[in-house]
Amino acid sequence: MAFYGVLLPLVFDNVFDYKFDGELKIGQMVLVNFGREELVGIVYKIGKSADIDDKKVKPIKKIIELPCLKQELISFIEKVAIYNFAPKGMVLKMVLGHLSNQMPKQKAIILGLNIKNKNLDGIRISSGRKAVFDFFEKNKEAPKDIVLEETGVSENILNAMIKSGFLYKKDIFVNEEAVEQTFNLSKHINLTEEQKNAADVLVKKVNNGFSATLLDGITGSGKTEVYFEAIAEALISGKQVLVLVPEISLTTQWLNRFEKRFGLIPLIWHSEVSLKEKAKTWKAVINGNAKVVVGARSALFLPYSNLGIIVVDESHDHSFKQESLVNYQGRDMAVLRAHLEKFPIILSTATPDLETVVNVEEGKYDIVKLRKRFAKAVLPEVKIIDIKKNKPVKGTWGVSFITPVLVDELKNNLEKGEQSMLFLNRRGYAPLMICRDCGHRIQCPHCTAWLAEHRITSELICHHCGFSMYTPKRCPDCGSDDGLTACGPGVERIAEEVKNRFPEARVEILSSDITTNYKEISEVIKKTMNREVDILIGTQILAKGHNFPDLTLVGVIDADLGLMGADLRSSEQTFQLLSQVAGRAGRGDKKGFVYLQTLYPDNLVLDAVINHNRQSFIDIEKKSRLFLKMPPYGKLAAVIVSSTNNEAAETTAYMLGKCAPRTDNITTLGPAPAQLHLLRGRYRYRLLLKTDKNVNIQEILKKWMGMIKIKSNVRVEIDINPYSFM
DNA sequence: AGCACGCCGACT
DNA sequence: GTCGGCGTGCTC
Repeated sequence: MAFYGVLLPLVFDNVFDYKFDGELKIGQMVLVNFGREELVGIVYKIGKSADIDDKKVKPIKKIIELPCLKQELISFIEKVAIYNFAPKGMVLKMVLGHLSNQMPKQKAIILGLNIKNKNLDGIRISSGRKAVFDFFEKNKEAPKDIVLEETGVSENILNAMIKSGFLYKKDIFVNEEAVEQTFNLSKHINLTEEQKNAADVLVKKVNNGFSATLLDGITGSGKTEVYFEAIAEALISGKQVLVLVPEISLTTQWLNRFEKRFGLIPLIWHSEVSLKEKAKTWKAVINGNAKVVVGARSALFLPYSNLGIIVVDESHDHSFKQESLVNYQGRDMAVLRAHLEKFPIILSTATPDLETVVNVEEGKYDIVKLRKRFAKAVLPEVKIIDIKKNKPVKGTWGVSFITPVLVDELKNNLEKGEQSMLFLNRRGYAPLMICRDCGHRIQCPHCTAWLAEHRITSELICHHCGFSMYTPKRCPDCGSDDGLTACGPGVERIAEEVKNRFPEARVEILSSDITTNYKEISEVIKKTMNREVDILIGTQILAKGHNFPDLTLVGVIDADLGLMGADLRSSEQTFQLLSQVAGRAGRGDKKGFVYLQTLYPDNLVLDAVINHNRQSFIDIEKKSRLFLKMPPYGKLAAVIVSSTNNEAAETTAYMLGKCAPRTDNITTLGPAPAQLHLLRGRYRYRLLLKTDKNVNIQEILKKWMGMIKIKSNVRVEIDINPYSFM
C-alpha cells in the first residue's frame, strides 16, 4: 500500500492522505471519500504528508479514466493560488469544478420510515415528530435537506429519530455520461493591407514559444478578423485555441463571424451553458477533441491537453476581473498560463488599460497596431452637450433627461430613416425612490444601497444582492399616499421619454435585466441589424463589439456617470466605456455622430474622448498614478473583513489595523467601514495595503494574516490589485 | 465550506 | 424529556 497526498477541490491549501495499492502519477484524477462526501481530486504528492494514524487513512476509491493534469497546469494552479492568496483547492475547483457532477456522486442522505416502528401506540409524539411522520405518510423516501425544508423541523429532531430507530437513512448515487466533440477547418481570407500586415506578425508568433502581444486597433478596424488568422495558424498545426471574451459579448454576432471564417461554431463556455453541456466540453478539452473554446474568464482554467494560443478579446474589460470566491484578473492569469505553457497570447482592444500600455513600454509585451477603420467607415464626430446651458424641457409624461439638442438630432435621424442609439449605464426605471413628503429613501435591507425602481415588473430591486419587493403604493415610513417619487433616470425611463416624444419610432431596450439571456439579446440585435429598430436604448451591453452598419447617431445620456467615482480606475473605465460606445456610430459607409450630455464640459476625460486622443488621456492617467505610486507603479491589495455580526467584523478589522505592516515602502490604510458597509447581510470593513513595485506583497500579507487568529464567524478576504473599492 | 457534535437555556 | 440555537472543530 502506497500513500498519496490528494489535493481536493475545496477551500484547503493542504493535501489529504489516501492509500492505494499501486503506482500513481502526479496529476492523476482520483475519486475519494472525504467526510461524508465523495469527491474527485488529483494526486499531488507521493507519500504521506500528515502526522496521523495509518488506520485513519482512507483508500482511493477509483482512478478516473482520463489523462493526468499536465505539470504546467499544476504549476499554474499553484501560481494562481499564491498570487491571488487563495487556497490551492479552490483553484483546482475552477479546473475540475463541475467534474464532480459527472462522476458517480453521493448526492444526498435519503431518509425513510422504518416499518417496524410503525406501531406508535402509547408513545407521546411532539409536533415536530408528528410533522416528520406526516411527511413520510405522503413520501416513501426523501433527501434529508428536503425533509428539513418541508417539515420545518430541526436537524436535532431527525437525528434523534434516526437514533431511536423511527427513521432509516441511506445514500443515493447519480451518474452522467460524456460525449465527444470534433472540429474541422476551412480557409477563407479577405483582409485589407493593414490587416494583412498585422495578421502576418501574429501568425509568426504561433509555434514560437511564449509571447504577449497587444493588438491595438481602433473600434471598427477589424481586430477580430486579424486575430482569426493567428487562430487559423494554431489550428493548422493541430493546437487548441482559447478565446476569452467579456461574458456579455458572446453573442450570435461574434459567433456568426467565427462561423463565417472557420465554417463551424466553436465550443462555448459561460455561466448560461448547462452543466451537461459543460461536462461534454470539459471532456472534449482534456481529450484534445475540442479545438476551439470561446468563453468567459472561467474558460481559462479548463484542462487543455494541447493549447497553442489564447486571445483575450476586449482585453481592457473589467469583467475579466473576478471578485468572488477566488479573486483574480483573468487577463493577467491568461498571460501567466501562456508563459507557463510556452505559447503566444494576444490582447485585443481599442482602449488598452494602463497596465497593458506600461507592459508594452517596458518591452514585456509586443504591439501590433490598426489605425484605419474598415472599408469606407470613418471615425465618428464626437460633440459635447453642456446640460447646464441646454436644459432638458419637461414634457407631458413628466421629467425629461434628453437635452433639446439631442432631441433635435434624434428627430433628424428618424426623418432621414437612420438608426440611433441612446446609452445610459443604469438599469431599471430609476436608481432610487424618495418620498416627497418625508424625504424617506427606500434602502435594501441587506445592503447599504438604494433600491432601484423597475417599472416593467413593478418591483424595487437591489442591484448588489438581487433583493426585490413589489413597489409599495405608500411611503413605508410616513404612509403618504402620493409621496413616493422616482428619482433620476434609468434606461426604462429614457425609453418612456423617447416613446412619448417619438410615438411613431420603433424603440427597443437592451439591458441585462430586461433582456436576460443570450437568446433575447441576440433577438434585439437581429432586429436592429434588420433595420426593424429606429432607436435602441441600453446599458453597457451596447458598448461591446456589436456592429450596426446603419447606426449613425449615438447619444450618451449621462457621460458623467463614473467620472465622480473615487475608484482608482473610474476615469480609465469611463474613458474606455465612452470610447467604446462612441465607436458604435458610423461603422458602415455613412458618417456617425456622437453626443455626450454632461455637466462638466471641461473634463479632461471627455476631452480625450471627443478628440479621439487616447494618448493624452493615458498621459494624464500615468502622471496621477505615478505620483500616487498606484498600479502599475506600485502594488495594491485590499483586505475585506466581513461578518454577519458587525462588532465581530469591526474588532477583527481593528486588530488587523493595529498590527498592519507600515515601513518606508509599505503603507496600510484603514480599517474603515466599507462604502458598501452592509452587503448581502454581511457587515464589511476594508483595509488597503500599498507597497512599492519591487515588494513581494503576497509575502507581506502572509506574515500579516498569520499574526492574528481569525474567529470562525469572521471572513477575511484578500483582493490583489482590486478594481472595486466599495 | 459543510456538517456533526455538544452544551446551554427555554419550555413542557 | 424535548428541542432550538449556536459556537467549535474536523474532514486524510
